[in-house]
This record gives sequence, structure tokens and C-alpha cells, in this order.
Amino acid sequence: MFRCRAMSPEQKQERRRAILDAALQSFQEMSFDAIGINEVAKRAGVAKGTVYLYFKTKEELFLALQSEAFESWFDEMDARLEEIQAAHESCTVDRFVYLVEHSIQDRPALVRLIAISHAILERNIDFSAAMAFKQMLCERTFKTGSLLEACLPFLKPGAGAQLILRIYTLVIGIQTVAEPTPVVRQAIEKPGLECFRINFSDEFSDVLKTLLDGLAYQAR
Amino acid sequence: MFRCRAMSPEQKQERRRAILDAALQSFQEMSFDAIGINEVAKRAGVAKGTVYLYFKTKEELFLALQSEAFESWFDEMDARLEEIQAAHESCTVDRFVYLVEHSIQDRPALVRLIAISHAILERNIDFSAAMAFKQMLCERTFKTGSLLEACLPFLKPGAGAQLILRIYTLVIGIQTVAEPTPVVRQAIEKPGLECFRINFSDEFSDVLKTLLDGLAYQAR
Amino acid sequence: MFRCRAMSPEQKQERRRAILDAALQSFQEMSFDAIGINEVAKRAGVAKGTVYLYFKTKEELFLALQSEAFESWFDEMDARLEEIQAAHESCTVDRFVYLVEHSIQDRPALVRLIAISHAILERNIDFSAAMAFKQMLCERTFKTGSLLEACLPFLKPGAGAQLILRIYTLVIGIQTVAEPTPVVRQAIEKPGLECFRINFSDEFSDVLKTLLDGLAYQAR
Amino acid sequence: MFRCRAMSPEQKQERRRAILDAALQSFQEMSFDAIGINEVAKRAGVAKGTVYLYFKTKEELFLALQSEAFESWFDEMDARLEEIQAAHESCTVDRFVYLVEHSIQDRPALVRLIAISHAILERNIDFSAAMAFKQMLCERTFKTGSLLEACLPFLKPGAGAQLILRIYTLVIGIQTVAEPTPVVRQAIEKPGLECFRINFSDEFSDVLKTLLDGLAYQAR
DNA sequence: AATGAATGAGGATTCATTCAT
DNA sequence: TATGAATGAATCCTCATTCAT
Repeated sequence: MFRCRAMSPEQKQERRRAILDAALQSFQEMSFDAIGINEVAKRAGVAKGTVYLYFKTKEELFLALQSEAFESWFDEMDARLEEIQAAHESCTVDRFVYLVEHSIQDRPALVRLIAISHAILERNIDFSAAMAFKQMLCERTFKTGSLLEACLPFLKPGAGAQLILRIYTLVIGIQTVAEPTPVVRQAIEKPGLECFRINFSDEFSDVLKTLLDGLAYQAR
Repeated sequence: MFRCRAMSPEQKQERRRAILDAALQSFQEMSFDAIGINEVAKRAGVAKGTVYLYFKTKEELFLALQSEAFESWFDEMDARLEEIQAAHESCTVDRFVYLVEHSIQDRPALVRLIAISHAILERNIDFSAAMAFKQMLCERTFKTGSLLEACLPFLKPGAGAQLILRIYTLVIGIQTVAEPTPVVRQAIEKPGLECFRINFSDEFSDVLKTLLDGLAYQAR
Repeated sequence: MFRCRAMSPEQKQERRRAILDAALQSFQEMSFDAIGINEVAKRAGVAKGTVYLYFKTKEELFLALQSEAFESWFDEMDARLEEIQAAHESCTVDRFVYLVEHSIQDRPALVRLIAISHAILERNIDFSAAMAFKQMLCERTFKTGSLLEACLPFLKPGAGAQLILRIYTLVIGIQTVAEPTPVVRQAIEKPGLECFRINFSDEFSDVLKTLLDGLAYQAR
Repeated sequence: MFRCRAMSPEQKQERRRAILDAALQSFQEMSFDAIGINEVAKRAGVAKGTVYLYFKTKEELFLALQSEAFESWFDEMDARLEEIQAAHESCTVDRFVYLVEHSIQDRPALVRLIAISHAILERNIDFSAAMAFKQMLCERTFKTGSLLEACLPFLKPGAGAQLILRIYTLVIGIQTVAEPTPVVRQAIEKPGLECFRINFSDEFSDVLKTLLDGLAYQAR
């Protein structure tokens, strides 16, 4: 255990980091419900109570995790889109779909966090945490949305941010059906039920492409 | 309490009905978690144990509810699509979107049940219940999918069923973001966060239409 | 299901038999707690309620089973002891121990029933069932006790019945330690705990022999 | 409720003690089944959850109680046997029987705990609790067994520990028949069933003496 | 007599959160 | 700040038994 106190802001950030890293590690190994705060605390090398010094609730902790993962995703998207802009290339639908799909595929934890965000995480956080999270999400959505509008010519003003939000919606829906419970997985193994065996990446790419084709078509 | 026994199959169906109706009523008033089996039992005029005579678990009870709601939805869809066929009309995208959106809007309980199906209901049912549910879903999906293919000329063979499944996916995603938790709802009231105030029907119609436009475009 | 009614006493006995046989079969496959009345009823080919027509409680049913097993044991003991008497042989301690041990070893269900009799069965029976059981036990104990006194010369009057009761006591104690729970069995597998690995027959024979030697010694 | 925390190991022991004492008190007033953890917690002045901080299950709590009672019994036995050795007296069978009987009579809770140990307590404890308990029992059995061998000259090496185990077995068997259920007690009040009215101490003394006589006889 | 639908009591346990130290 | 001991709410389901048919 860290037994030191009276820490500098840097030290506090470090401690916070350790807790977040521990939470992420746990989340990669098991489900949200299966994770206990004790587990996270031990892994982070702090006491249970200390976790609550940095995060008001278990849910707020994992919301912070989601927040970070989102920022990282937005960072990558922004970088990729800026590269495209810088090269004065125009972005095709296919390339964009590929870009998004890969950036998401690299972040399985983010996808799983998004899927439990509304049903679980956002049920036990306070107003300020909700506010901060949504505000961050909004800002980044608009920023990345603007870049998007510059890359995808058929996007009207405002349609970039909207597209981001719809990608978010798609992720929730597709992840939910793509990761069924064990008993359902067993059931859909049976012949005749192939239609329920959905692969996240394939489905996501396909739907996103169709959606973009639809937008392009509508924009003509 | 009913002091009579449901001996004949008809009486047993009736009793089952009473329990399902009671569950639905409760679900319309509060969240799944807030509902206790005792509550449902009392409302149905039976004892707690009797509920478990008809449904193995609380989750199975609500899955049965979802099953019924789904069948009703498929029935309506089939009827509408057959009307269109019978009239030898060809169905426009807009008309189809309108049709789907309304059929869903009339079934708020179904939408809420779908949204908790994967995360909650399908976690505590046995194999046979899972199997029966998925099988029904599959059959009706393909049947309605065929009708769809007849109505929407740009749908290739097999695309009808796939479209139904994607509508299902969309419902999950959109319902999830359209019905935020109280604290999140409060947060997104604030100015600047309008983008998160999503109306299920509007969003659903818009995305579905775009998706269909995309499919139509791809089919050219 | 037997759907017939208005039965003769013979038919009723037959039905009772079927239930007892079914209960015994179940008990040989699993523990008392694991057995459900439904299980027994189905195996006997009757409805649950019918079981309660013949036995007031689940415990009374298994007490009846124990009763029968006891009578069978007494029958065998009596027969064996009478054989010895008829042959005008005098019975040695070793022969008697062998006789008892074998008669018990042939009745594993009886031993297990005895072990749960006081703690479980006799907790949920009514006065008349308790009375009938104890009366039978008493009578047979005295009868067999008398035969015993004739065979084992060192037994004083009354010591035969007392010996039977002590054999009963020994069975309870030894069976209890000889059949530990799974977790305890696992624990006593470890080296150093060999002393807890007790074999019923060996221990029973040894203690009974010592006890009889003691009685013989005291009688000198 | 204690509003203070038991931080030091001594304070924690004290708290553990309080819970054990409360459990013992309850056990003296009623049966294991009738005792609720709430009851014990309240009596100990702690919250329900606190009990589970010290003992993993209700059964483990009562196993700890049994463990303590056993150690106390072994302590007394050791002390008495050492006194005898110190006085260079040789111990007669009668004196030993008296000694054991009294040490047991003083511990009615131990006897009742032993009687439910196999059937109840050892069914819901984990491996380490089972291990620790059996290991303690084994060690003390051998230690006291050695003292016994020094006191009772007819005991061969190893027979001391075996005798302790047989005393344990006898206690289970005799306690079981000596403390019948209410309905059985009522039944055996009736004339003719006197043979089932067994007094623990008398029966125990008598059987133990006979057993020792048998051992002495066999050793000649 | 037989059925099987209906009943309803019954309790340990976990774990997020708090707060005395 | 950090700790970790203390708290206590919260609830589904089984199954022996009953009794209307």
C-alpha cells in the first residue's frame, strides 16, 4: 500500500491513473457485475476507501474509463481525418468505413463500456459527472463532426456530428446483439438460427456503409 | 386469491394470461428491477408460487411478454404488407418507414422489453426458453422478410430478413439513447447539449429511411 | 397413472408398496434432501397427492422405509440366531460379530436411514407414527435380545435387548463419521489425517468385538 | 451498535469473541436451525454483515464454537491426565471413565455441536475451515492419546488416539438417542418403552467402561 | 380414492458505500 | 489523505403440503 499522504496534484493524478488502469484491467477480464471494488483497489495498490476518494461510485469510475476511451477514440479519428485533409485527398465512403471500423475494433473495452453505459453506468452517477461526461462527448462530437463534414462532401452542415451520434447508436445496438448471453449463444448454435450469429465488425461495417450510401444518395 | 383450480387447458391459459397481463401492467408503471414477483402475483390474483408454476423465472415471464408483443408486431406487419400486396401497389420507402415507425410507436412496452432483453431477460432463462424464443423470432423474421422483399423491389433475396434484424438492432440502440436515466436527462436539459435529446420516433424514422435509401442505392 | 379407485385392501397395499419401493430407489440414488415427493410419486406411478394419502409427511414415508428395513434385519438376525440354537452350537463372539456386521453391510439403506432418523425423520412425524415405530422397535429388540441371550452365554437377562440398542447407537455414531461431507473427505485425504478415514465395517466389527469382550469380561 | 472499529488484532479478537459468545448463548437457548444470524449479530452488538466479516458462513461460525469447546475439553483432559502422571498413580478404568464422563457432562453445548457437526456444520464450510478443524482435532487427539497410553497401561501404542476417536463416535451415537425429538419423547413416555429412555451420562459411562474392559481383556 | 393446481413461509449472503481512526 | 472495519438493504425461488375437483 502507498502509505504516503499530503500529495501533490501530480501524485494524485498518478493514484487516479493507477485506479483507472486497475479497473480497465479487471474489465478486460470479466463483466462489470463480476468486478468488485475490492478487486480494483487491490490491483491498484490502494485501499477500498481510497477508490471512493477519487470516484464517488463504482459506476462513476467506469464512466471515467469510458470517458478516457472515448477521448482516445476521438483523438485517433481527428488525427486520421486531419491526415486526409492535409493530403488534400477526398475521403471515400469505403475508406471512412474502414477507418471507423478499425478504430473501434482496436477498442473492445470502449465498445463494451458503451453497451452498458445507459443501462448501468448512468444509473448511479451524480449530476456533475453526468454533465461533464455529456459535455465532453458533445464537444468532441462536434469537433470531429466538423472534420467529417470536410472529408465527406455529401455531409451537410451539422450532419457530421449527427453521424457520430448515429455511429454511437449503432455500436450500442450491434454490440448488444453480437454478444449474446451464454444460453442464447448455445441456442443460436443450432441449425436454422444462423441469422442470429452476428459478427460485430462485419455488421457494423455493412450497416455504416449502407447508412452513408443513403446519406450520399439523399444529398444528391 | 382464486380458490378455484385451473384444470382444463383453457383455464390454464386463462390463468397464464392473467399473470402476463399483470406483469405487463406492472411493467408499464415501473422498471423491471422495481417489479417484484409478489406484486405481479397479487395483481393477477394468485400466490407467488403459482407464478412459478407458469414461468420458471421472473425473466422467463417477461421474455414471454416480449414474445407475445413481438408476435403481435409481426402480425401487424404481415397484415399491412399483405394489404399492400393485395392492392398490387408498390410500396415506397417513405410508406414503409411510416408503417414500421407507427407499428413500433404503438408498442412502447415491446421497445422497452427489447432494450432489456439481452442485458437482463436473456441472462436468467433456460435453454429451452431461449431456443423457443429465438426460433419464433427467426421464423417470423423470415416470413415477414419475404413479404418485405415483395414490397420493396430493391431488396435482394434474403435482404428482407436482414432488414428486420437491423430494425431490431436500431430499436435497441435508439431506444437506449432516447430514454436516458433521470440524471442524464437533467444534464442534457442544459443548453449546448441539445444534440443528446433524441426522440425515438423521429430518429428511428430518419435512420431507417437513410438505411433504406442506402440499400436502394446499392441495388441500382 | 393408475386411474382406478374404490380399491380393495390388497390393492391399497400394492399402491403403498409401489410408493415405498420408489422412495427406496430414490434414496439409494441420492440424499434425503435431494429427493422430492414429486420424484417419488412419478416413480411410483401415482400423483403427488396420492403419496400423502398413504403417508402423512415425507418423513413418515421414509420412517416407514426404515421400519421395513429394520424388520427385515430383525428377521434375518432371528433366523440366524435360531439356526445357531437349533444346531445346539454355542455362539462365539467372533461369529456373532461377523453375523451382525454382514447383516448390516447388506443393508446400506438401513444404515443411512438410521443415521438421519433422529435428526430428520423423527422431527416431522406425528405421535401415532412415532409410537408405532418405537413399539415395533421395542418388541423386536426384546425378541431378538432374548435369542441373543440364549446364544451368548455371558449375557445376563436383559442384556440382549440392551446390546441391540447399543449396536443401534454404534451404527449411528460410526456411520456418521464414516461418511463425511465432500469437503471434509477432501480435507482428510491430506497426509497426517489418515486417522479420520474410517471404514464402517472395519470400525463397527472392531468396536463391537471389544464391547462384547468387555461384557464377557464383566460377566466372569 | 458498536460505533468504534476494531483496528488492532486484539480488538478484532475481542469482537470475534463477542460474536462467538453471542452464538453460544443463542445455541444454549434454541436449536441451530432456529438461530438466525440477525439474532446473533444483535446479541453481539454488531451488524449482520459484521458477522460475515469474521466468519464466512453461519456453519463456520458454529464450527469455530465447536473448535473452541473441543480445545477446552482437550485442555481439561490433558490437565487431568498430567495430574495423574505427576502423582505417579496408575489410572484405573473406573477413574478414567469418571473423568471423561464429567468433562463431557460439563460441556453440553459441545455434545450438541458434535451431534450436528457432520450432518449440518460440515456441509457448508470451505476447504480451509474443514482442514484447520480436522488438523486441530487430529493433533489434539494424538497428544491426548499419548497421555492416555501412559495412564492406561493396557493401551498399546496408537490405541490412545483411537480411543479418543471412539469416544467421539460414542458421543455422537449416544447423544443422538439420548435427546429424542419432542414427539418421540412423548411416545417413549408410554409404559413398555422404557428401554428408549436413555440418560446420556449413564449410558456413556457404561458403554465406555465396557469398551475399556474389552480393551484390557484383549491386551492380556 | 385420486389428482395436480395452488399455496406461501422462510433467511442467508453479498458488496457498494461510509466513516471512525 | 488513507485506511479498512462496519454497515444493512434487498429478494428470488423451492417444495412440502393442502384441497377443490
